[in-house]
Amino acid sequence: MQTENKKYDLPKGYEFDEVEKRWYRYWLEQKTFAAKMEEGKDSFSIVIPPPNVTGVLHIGHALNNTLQDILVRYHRMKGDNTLWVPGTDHAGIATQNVVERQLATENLTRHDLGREKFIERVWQWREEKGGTIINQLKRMGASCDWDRERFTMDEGLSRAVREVFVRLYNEGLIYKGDYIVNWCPRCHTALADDEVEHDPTEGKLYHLKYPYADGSGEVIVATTRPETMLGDTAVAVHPEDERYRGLEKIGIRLPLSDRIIPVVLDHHVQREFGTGALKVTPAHDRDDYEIGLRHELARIKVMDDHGVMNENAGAYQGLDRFACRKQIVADLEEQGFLDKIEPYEHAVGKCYRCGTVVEPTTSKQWFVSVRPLADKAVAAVREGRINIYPNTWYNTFYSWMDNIRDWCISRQIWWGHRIPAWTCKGCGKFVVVVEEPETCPFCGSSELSQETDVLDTWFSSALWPFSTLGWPENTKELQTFYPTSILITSFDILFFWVARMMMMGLHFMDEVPFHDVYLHALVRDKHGKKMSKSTGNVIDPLVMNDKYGTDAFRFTLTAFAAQGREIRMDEERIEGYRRFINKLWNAARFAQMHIKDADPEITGVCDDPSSLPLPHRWILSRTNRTIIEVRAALDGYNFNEIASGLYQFTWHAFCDWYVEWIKADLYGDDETARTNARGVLLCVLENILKLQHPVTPFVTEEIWSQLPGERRTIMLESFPKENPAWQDDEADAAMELLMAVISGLRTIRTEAELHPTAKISAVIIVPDRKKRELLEAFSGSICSMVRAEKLDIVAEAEVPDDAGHALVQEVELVVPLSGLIDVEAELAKLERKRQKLNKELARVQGKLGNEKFLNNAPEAVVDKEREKETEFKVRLAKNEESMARLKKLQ
RNA sequence: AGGCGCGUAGCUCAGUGGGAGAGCGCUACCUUGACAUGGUAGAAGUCGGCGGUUCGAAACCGCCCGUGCCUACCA
Repeated sequence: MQTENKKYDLPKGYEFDEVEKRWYRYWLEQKTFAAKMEEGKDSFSIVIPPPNVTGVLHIGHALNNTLQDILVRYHRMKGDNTLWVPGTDHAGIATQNVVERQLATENLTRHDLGREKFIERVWQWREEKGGTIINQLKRMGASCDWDRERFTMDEGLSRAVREVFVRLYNEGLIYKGDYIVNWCPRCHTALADDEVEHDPTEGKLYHLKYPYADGSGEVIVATTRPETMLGDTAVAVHPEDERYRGLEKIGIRLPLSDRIIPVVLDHHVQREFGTGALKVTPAHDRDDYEIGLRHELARIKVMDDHGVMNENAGAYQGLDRFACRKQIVADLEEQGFLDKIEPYEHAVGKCYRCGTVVEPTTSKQWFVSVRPLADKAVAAVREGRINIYPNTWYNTFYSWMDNIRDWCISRQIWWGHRIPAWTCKGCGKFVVVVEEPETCPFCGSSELSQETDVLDTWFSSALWPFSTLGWPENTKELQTFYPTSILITSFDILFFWVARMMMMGLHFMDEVPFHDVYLHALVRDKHGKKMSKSTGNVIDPLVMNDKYGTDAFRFTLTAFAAQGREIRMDEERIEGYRRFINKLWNAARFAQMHIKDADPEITGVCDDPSSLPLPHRWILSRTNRTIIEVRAALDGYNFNEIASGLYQFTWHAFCDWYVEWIKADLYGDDETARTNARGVLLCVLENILKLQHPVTPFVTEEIWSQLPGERRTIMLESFPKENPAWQDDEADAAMELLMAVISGLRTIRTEAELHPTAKISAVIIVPDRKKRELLEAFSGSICSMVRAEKLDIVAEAEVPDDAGHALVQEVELVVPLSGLIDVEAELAKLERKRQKLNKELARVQGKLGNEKFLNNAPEAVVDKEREKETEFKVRLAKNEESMARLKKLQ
């Protein structure tokens, strides 16, 4: 064993754990991820979708960042000025919640600390815990330029946020106004739509009688929230609803109130629902708000911020909204205005933090007028200045952008960018400036109070592509790397984030923020279910890294990343690719055994392969094709094709055929043959490593470093380029024949149930002279690969009855097997083949007998069908001969 | 309710107009000097169903069935 081990410098199995740690440390120390800004080079840049600073790496991050890392490593090797900007998002509400929960364990609330102290506390939390996800990204092998790590709340980005806010305000694109928002009466904040959870809830539908103003009749309206009737300012019906024709001229007398409210005609009303009449409460319902705008209706708020009825509720003032509901229903019933109450299951919006029923209500909020900004974004996409991959998302994008509403950017929390607007107590005007003013520029008063709201987290992330590069300064980074090349993100934030980056980038940089958008799929479990902690089907990327190695996991993610909408992650696949990594490792181990020293004579072997023996020319030709394929897949973001191209080539072409084929040369005595084999072996392996480095950085780097010669990191090697000198169609065809012959003979062996080591003799009947010469030239290789002790290659021969027989590419393979043939089984198989061939022949002949086919199909297709017809006929004839021979043995 | 997907080998998935593919699993044989995390060979599919377009459909169109997601959850 001692001497055995000396032959190899590499361990038998790939030990990823130690390798990954060692190389990542090395890369960081050598700053190999640092962006260069050299004159005259192409630029490639990506800004990371900043994960929440509270985040923990999940499989979506793993996918997202693996794809980015692949492109970044690829372009870096191509020699581009390459930058990948990392960073995290301050994630307003999420982070505030985390710290509030921490405070809760000390029996404190943020109000106990006060705003300033609380924010200090958040920063402290960020210092201690905020680096978690960054370290996890490093574990994935991400080659971000870590010295450029940014945080959406850091000094530079905060400056950019204020600058943008002030400019938009001065341009009239930011305003403060009333708006209907999702209000949480407990948290006292407006909630974004995605912060509201909708649960199906058992409720009641109240049918109320609303009398006509002239007493001539009544209309019945239905509601789940009767207390809002106090704020009703209209009843709406469909304009074409015959039942209510003319009612708009009469009006309604609102029960429990003396108010006369109008009847408005609006297409929004569904005639089929209930009675087709809708009470309109513009201050407390989103749709009613819209109707109110259309018909210029008054908005009467009947509740305060706590969900308690206010002065507009008259006698009900001071009641909680739910208590008020009971009272109102009782009063309506008593006064005869209640028609009926039905049980009703409907979805009720609840605060995602505390579960309190959300109250739609109007409140003063800050808004961005997005229409002009959105138009620019849509134009950029329509004109192809931004491309979206996969292209199925264009329609969704356009329909979202067409229906876009003004963007509510204020949030009633403490953690975030505080709105840079001050109200002057002297003159009452707004002062909106980048730096805190000492006096009011309008009246000189020094009594200024800043807005207490902070900005929506998405506001700062919308600026990410240029704020991280130093904007508003015109930095070299901005000049070199903006617009960024591609944004890779999950499709669920196309609207929240991607579209807003387009708007902001186009507005402030007058240029798109990125040329391409790649929206990757959502990772689900293998049954298509969303991964969630409660379901228990979560695949933790860090666990996968530990279990199978980061490279295997990355390769799996890449192989799954077709341009679709969902990925069903199956852990077994990761195991499969772990074996692939190990296969590569062992191929390298084999190569290394034979190429211990970098003797100069092997290094130039591949420069001009035209005089090399066939197998070398073939593998170099295949290498060239793989380079072309992998590059095309990289350039077209077809990540799964990168993986499958590498897998097929490395395992099935390189390991299965080439390495096996050249063993005779490597173990033989012919010095020239050895040198050629060693040279090509090393050259192809080097190309594999470089091609695969972007996907599996660790194992490729480790093998690379173990290869002979002085080697710098593989990251500094140039990515393989198409090499026309390697392309060799003749070699491809010749090897295909050889491989088909070998496989055919092996099949005969197996089917005769010969022992794998048993020697055979074989006859190959080749009418074609060129093919015959080729086979003769490689008869030695054929013999060793099929374990034949005798091989006759002839132009024609009688096939003995008692022989295994096959036909490949017009070459007959004959293996005499006296007494070893299972005649019945063989006949049955031939019969199955015959039927299949007959079926295919019939189909082909059907086509060729069809005038329309001959007239309409392209010539090449017709020719191909003719070739098939001939081929099938020959094979059928041979099939019949075989059967005839076998029948003699019966 | 609308919108968007998906349905291809036992499983997980590629494949967008011209002879059904991969990985895993399965079967048989094999410790041959890179690797048993391996090798060789093999079995296995009415490409969800029904219609249509086409000379030709797994692919394009329509309907149906099954399944998943996203909006709005509508008084």
